[in-house]
Amino acid sequence: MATMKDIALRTGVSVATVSNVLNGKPGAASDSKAQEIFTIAQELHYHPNSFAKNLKLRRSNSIGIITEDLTVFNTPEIVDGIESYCEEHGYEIIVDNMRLFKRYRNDFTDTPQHSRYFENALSTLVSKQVEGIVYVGYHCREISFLPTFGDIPFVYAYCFPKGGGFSSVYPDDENAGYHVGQTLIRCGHRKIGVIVGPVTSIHAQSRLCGFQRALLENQILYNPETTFWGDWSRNSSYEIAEKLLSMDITAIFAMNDLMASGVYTYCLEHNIAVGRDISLFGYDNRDIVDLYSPAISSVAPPLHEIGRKSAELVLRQIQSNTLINERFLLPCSVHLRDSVVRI
Amino acid sequence: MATMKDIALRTGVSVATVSNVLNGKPGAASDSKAQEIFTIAQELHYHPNSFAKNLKLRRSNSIGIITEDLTVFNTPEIVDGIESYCEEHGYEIIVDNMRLFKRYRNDFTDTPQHSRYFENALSTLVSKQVEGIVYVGYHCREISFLPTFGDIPFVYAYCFPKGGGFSSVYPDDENAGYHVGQTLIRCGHRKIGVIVGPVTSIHAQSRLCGFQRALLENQILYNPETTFWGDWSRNSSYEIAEKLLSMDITAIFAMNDLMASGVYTYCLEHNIAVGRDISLFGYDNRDIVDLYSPAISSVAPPLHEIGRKSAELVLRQIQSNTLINERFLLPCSVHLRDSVVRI
DNA sequence: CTGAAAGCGCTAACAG
DNA sequence: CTGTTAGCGCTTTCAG
Repeated sequence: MATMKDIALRTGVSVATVSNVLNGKPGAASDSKAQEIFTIAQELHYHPNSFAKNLKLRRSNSIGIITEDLTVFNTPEIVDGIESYCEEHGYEIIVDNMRLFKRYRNDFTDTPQHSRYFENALSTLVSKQVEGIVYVGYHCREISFLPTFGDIPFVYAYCFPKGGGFSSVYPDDENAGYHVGQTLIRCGHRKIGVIVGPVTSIHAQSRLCGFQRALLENQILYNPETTFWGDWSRNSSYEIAEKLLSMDITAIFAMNDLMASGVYTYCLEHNIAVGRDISLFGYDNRDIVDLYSPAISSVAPPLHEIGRKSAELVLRQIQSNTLINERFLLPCSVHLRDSVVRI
Repeated sequence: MATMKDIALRTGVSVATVSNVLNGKPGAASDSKAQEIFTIAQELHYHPNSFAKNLKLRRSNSIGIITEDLTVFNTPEIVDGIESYCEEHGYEIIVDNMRLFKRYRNDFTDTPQHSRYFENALSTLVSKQVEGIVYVGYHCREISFLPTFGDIPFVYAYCFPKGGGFSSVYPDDENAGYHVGQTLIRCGHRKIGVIVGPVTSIHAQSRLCGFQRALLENQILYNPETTFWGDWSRNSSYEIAEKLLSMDITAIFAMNDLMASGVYTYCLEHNIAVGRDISLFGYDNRDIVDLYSPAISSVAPPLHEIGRKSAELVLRQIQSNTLINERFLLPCSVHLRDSVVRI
């Protein structure tokens, strides 16, 4: 690796001059000398040593991202959002992927045993002198992994911290549930079956809550009998579909696309036309919504925006040199497709 | 940020001793002194400054990853593979995501204009003193982004370099196509419709080639009339399905799952039972294969393994201090599901 | 067992 | 316009 010293030697100037020229300081050297320095730098494939530079400057111009698992569908999009915001603001990102899902599948309730991955990630990033950190969860839940020292901006994306001592950014599930309710009601539906997620899920609870609010506002009584608790899986909703479709309902709101697809499959197998005999809403707006015809209506969580907002929060804390502790609920977008009919 | 100097001051020893103790050098200090040093380090939330450390040691123990786009479905899994291998071998990874797909959608033929993202990524990583680099493409094609200096191990994952001057690792499409052919033939199929990708795709060409080989080996004549060139999209295959299904065939091999789903949709709408009236094979083994009932048979490219192999290649080059230039074709796995019937 | 000293590659005064 | 100097935080002889 060529260094400034090499360039200085070759051009007969001091490292200081090389540094000044390469960093574009005006009037650091005569035009011809400057030109020569650039040429030699090129020739030698000079690349500044970021370790030396950052050490000297005592700042990294970077923020860290701790992901629970990069291979879970929501995570790359959130990271992308963080990245796009940082790029616009001259910051770099350093990703530390804990690979929790890969290692433990869904079984990683935040036990001390698992938390060493968090501690490692945190140490690594702090050692790399990141000026702030975004923690990207793979689903909305309370995270007990907390930074062990309080002096670095820390933001939770798509999840929230236990105790609430830090900022967090996540989708506004309640309002999304409300909008799904409103949309279905506006299409004339009054008797709507619901396939919720597990009772333990705040996601699911919030969506249900918003959905009930929409019913109430329209003087429609919520019917617990047509509400079933699934486990996010296709299988669970397939079974529930059988029960629901024997009841007196005109629409089904399944709280993720996977469960919506389970309903869809049931309908296909029983000659029930989705988008005619029954209306269907999913959630997450994953690529699978387009795989059926008619396509499944769904709710898109603002993943990219969650990333951007988290980054904004971190950078704001860095720039203002104050810690912020707020929760941000970002609006989801409702995508109405032909799986829903007006009746 | 606390430094070793702070710890030295507080414990009344020199930085050298602190360094030795913290790095576990045997006999660097008396037990009691060492204990004290650890305690104070803890108290001060000491984290080694990686810039200083790496600068001094003149190595980073890390490899870089340049991704074309982290949000494209194959990429996180490949990155995960690289990461898992590196973790096992004490190396860190630094990801630089060019966000090409985000910026340009599919329109990023490697023009000079786009190549500045590559140059940037390369510079950034080299500045960060990575000891090797993996380039992760988002689909198999010839990449004209080449490192501008030849002294760093560079491996192309899920793509291959123009001119072939560097190692690459990608799925063995030809053999996968062959196995799909074999599998269908073994199930008694003789007249098999094919929905290829675009003629320009090496992916598609290789798969077709392997498929034809399987036919030949079984003395079955390949029928170009039942072969159609799609564009990877659902729409294209939906239209092709109409033509194919009016022909005398018993099975369809669509060269990605998306196109298989287009066929599936056509079948559903026309009361043709997949897995009974017609057999169906897809490719990629994405999560969508399970969304239909019966599920779509498909071919899984070895994404994780491609990542691991690429990492292995880079680390081997680093350790041996020699550049390797080989191509590795990794076997895909064929997943036979109920979309295929034995006839 | 402990410390002094040198230096990794770079930047930022400051002096000439 | 150009160079000298000091020092960022750390590791590593080498000497005591």
